[in-house]
Amino acid sequence: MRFCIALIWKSTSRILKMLDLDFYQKYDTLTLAQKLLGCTLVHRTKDGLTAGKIVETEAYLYNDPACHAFKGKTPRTAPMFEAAGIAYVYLIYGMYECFNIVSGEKNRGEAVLIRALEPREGIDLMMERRKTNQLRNLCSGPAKLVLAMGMNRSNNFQPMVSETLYCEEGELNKSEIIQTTRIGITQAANLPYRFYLKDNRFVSRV
DNA sequence: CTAATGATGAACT
DNA sequence: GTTCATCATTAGG
Repeated sequence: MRFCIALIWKSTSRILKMLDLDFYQKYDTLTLAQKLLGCTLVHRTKDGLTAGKIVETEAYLYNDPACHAFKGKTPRTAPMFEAAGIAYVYLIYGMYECFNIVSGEKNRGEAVLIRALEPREGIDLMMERRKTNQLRNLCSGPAKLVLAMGMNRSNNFQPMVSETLYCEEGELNKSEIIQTTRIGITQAANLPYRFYLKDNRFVSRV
């Protein structure tokens, strides 16, 4: 496994193992959805840095009716057809946004939805943004974590190797991964493309 | 359980 | 251009 070492500066400087583009591009989407579990998502805004361990993901594949890109490229789904490793953020139900990482072969239209994080850094800022002080309620859902992390549709197309948006290497025992069906979809509802960390309190549901 | 809330895309004229 | 069903959700009761 190859990682690039990036120097990231905050009030005190530190060295992080940032996942590079190769990480997002070398796995198929179902594998990447599992490899991302345990990694830490980091976002930096003018208000500060927030970070959380990825504990729940879903895979959306090109030949999968539940995938936004299933019927082909449209203005909304254009990011999904780029090379893997950029963000796809879209509006859902008129009021919430969801964050995906584009995956798979270029021009196929696949992505991994990030569904839940275990808060790690910037928890006060997350609480302020989410208007709650309940740790477990901060990032336990795709729209919740987007709010807590201070992300929005302006992050659409943003490479996951930016100064302000990236993932850090994680460590994970494969036996800790639970595989189930995805949440909130009607098409292809039987496909087992959801993954989460066993016994983790921060998943959106068990 | 259900309302809130609006963009998206497809199917029409 | 207009209409309309759909929607990878959440908070509140």
